[in-house]
Amino acid sequence: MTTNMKPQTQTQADKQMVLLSQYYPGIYDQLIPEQVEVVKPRRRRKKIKADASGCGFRKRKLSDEQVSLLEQNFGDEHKLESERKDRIAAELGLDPRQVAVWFQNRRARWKSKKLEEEYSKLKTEHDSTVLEKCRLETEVLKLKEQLGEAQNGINRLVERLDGISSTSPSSSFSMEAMEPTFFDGFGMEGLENVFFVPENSYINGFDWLNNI
DNA sequence: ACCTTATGCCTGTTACATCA
DNA sequence: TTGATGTAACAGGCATAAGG
Repeated sequence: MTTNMKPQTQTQADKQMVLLSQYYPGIYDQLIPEQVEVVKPRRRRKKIKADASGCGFRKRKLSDEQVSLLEQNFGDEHKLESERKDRIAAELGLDPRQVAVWFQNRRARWKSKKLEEEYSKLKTEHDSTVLEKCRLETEVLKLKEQLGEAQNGINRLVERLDGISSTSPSSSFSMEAMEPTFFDGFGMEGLENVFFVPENSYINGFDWLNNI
């Protein structure tokens, strides 16, 4: 529907133009089409420049007082019912259409700002999550390193115990046999109960470490 | 049920005002 | 003077309700 204008839209546009021409005589008059065009490309507004007398300079900026009251009403409710629109328009000496346009633009600005804030919030959350992920990855690497050292220590002990057991058949080895402070040397205090390894599989019990 | 009309909202655009 | 920015006004599309 880019080339055919709806009849009702045309009528509305004309009505608006007539209305505006009443509010700003000499400015919009020239824009009122003499005949209704059925087929039209997207209309471009004509540039309106001030002439020597200053006429043709359309009033655009709303006063601070008008904006203040509009903001106050917008704060109460973003939507605008017909009655409220008329009331505000009468109160501010504006055309209801102007009030409707102001609310539309204000909603658009509000939405845009809200999206910006949401983006900012999500970005902050994302950044801190990435930071936390890096921290955790570093911690995992450190723990892997510590576990590797622990495994080496155990292997050395096992080798020593194997040497002893070959001369003394009755001796055996189990995790319980370790001193409670065994892990302390590897900075793994409190992990004794975390890593359960069956007694009879202690030699290959750390294979799972490779899968971390 | 379907079509027309009116109305309101949304998104994107245009043009003017203002300021650095 | 000029480019950037803010904003009033607009265009066109869509949704919905009311009436014929």
